[in-house]
Amino acid sequence: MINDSQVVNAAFRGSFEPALIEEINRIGIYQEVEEGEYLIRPGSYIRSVPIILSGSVKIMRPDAVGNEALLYYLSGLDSCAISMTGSPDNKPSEITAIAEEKTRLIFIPVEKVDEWICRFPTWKQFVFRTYQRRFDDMIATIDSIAFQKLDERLLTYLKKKTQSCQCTVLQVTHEEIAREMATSREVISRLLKQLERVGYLRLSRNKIEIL
Amino acid sequence: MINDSQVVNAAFRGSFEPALIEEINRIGIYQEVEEGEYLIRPGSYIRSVPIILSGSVKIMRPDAVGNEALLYYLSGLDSCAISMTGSPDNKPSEITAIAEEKTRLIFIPVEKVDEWICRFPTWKQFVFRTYQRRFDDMIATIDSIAFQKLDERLLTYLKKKTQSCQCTVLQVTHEEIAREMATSREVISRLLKQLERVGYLRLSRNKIEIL
DNA sequence: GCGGTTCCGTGATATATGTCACACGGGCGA
DNA sequence: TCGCCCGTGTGACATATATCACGGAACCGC
Repeated sequence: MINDSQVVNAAFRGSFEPALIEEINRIGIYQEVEEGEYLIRPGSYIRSVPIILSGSVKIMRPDAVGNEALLYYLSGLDSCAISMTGSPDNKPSEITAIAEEKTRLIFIPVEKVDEWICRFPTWKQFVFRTYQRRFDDMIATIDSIAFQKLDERLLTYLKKKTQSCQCTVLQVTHEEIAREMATSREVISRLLKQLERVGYLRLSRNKIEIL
Repeated sequence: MINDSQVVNAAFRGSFEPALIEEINRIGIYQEVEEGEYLIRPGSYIRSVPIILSGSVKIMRPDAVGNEALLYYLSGLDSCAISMTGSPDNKPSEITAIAEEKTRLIFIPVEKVDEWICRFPTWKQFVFRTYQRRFDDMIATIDSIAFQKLDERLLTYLKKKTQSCQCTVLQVTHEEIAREMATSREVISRLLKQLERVGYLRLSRNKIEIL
C-alpha cells in the first residue's frame, strides 16, 4: 500500500537505508491525528509501533484513581520504546499516548520491528537509540519527581513542553498541568502566578507565554 | 578463556541455545563481588554488560547533592538495560550499581551484545525481554514516587527488597533506606516504628524482619 | 569493662503541599 | 443581553514531610 510516501521519504532520508525506506513505505500505515487525539489508551493492545514524522505526542502513566504522570514527549523521528516491547507478553498497554498538536506518524507492525533488526543495520541502530533515549527520558523524569520541589518541577515541565512543541506560547490550562504533575490545580495556579510576578512568563486564559 | 563454566552452563541452560552458551563461556568475563561492592559508578564508562548469575544488584540514580533514587533491582538472569544502551554515545554512566549481597555475574563486551542479536535468536529475545523488564521497573518506580505517600512507598520498597534478596530479614539501616527513597532518616524511623506497632515487622539494629 | 562510634527513637518546630470555599471575569449559547 | 460554565485567583486551613535537637542503646576495639 502506498502511503503519503513523499512525506515518509523526506523524513527518513539520511537516517535509513533506501531499501528500508522502501519497506516502510510498503508496510507502514500512515496516519494523521489532531491535537488531543488518543493514540494509545490503557487497556488496549499494542500491535504496532508509531514513529513520529512531525508534531509531538505525550506519553502518560495513569494510576488507579484518575491521576496521571507524564513520562516523556515524543517528537520528530522518535518512537515509543514501550510499544516496542509491550506486546510480546500480550499484556495490554499500561500507558496513554496523546497527540499534543496535529501529528503525522507511521505505524509499523511489531513483528516487523523484530524482523528488520537483522535485515537493516540502520533499523537496528534506530531501535537501540530509541531505547536509550526513552531510558534517559524516564531517568530525567524520576530525577525531577524524586529530587525537585514543585516549583522547580514546574519549570522543567514548561521547558520540556516548549521544546517539544517548538514554541513559546503554550495552549494549556492549569488543570491539565496539575494532572500531568500529579498535583492540584490551585497549587499550579499559585506557582504560575509567582513565575509571572518574577517576569518569567505571562498568563492568560488557556495560555501561557514564556518570556 | 575458561570461566567458571559449570556455573555459567547451569545458569543459562534452558534459556540460551548451546552455541550461545559456548560463546558466552569463551568471551564473557566471570566475576564475583561482595556485598556493598560497586559494579558501576557514575562517571565511569561502560564497556561491558553484566548478567547476574546469582545474588542481586541495585541500580541507583544519584543527584548533584548526594541524594540517590533507587531505580530497580537486578537478580538472577537479569541484566542492566541501561548499560546495553549507555555506551554508543560514549557518554559516561549516570547511574550506580551496587551489589546487595555476594553476587556472581558475567560481563559481556557491549559490541558482542550487538553482534549476537542477529546470530542467536535466544539472545535477541533476552535483550528485548531485558529492555521490557527494566521499562516496567522504571514505570513502577515512577508510579510509586508520583502517586504514593511515603508510608505506602516504604511498604513497596520493603516488598521489592525482600523479593530481590529472597528472604524476610533485611540487613539494612534506616539511613540507607532513607537515602534510597530520597528522604531523611528520622522520617523512615518513624514510619518503620509505626509498621512495627501494627505488627507488620520487627525492628532491631541493622535488621528488619518482615512478618 | 570502657570509651567511642554508629544506629535508633522521639519531641518540637518549620516548610511544602493539599484541600476547601468562594469570588471574579470572559466567552458563548439561548 | 442575560445567564451559565469554565478557567482562574486567593485566603484559610489541614496534612505530610523535613529539619533540628537531643538522649539512649547496641556494638566494637582496646
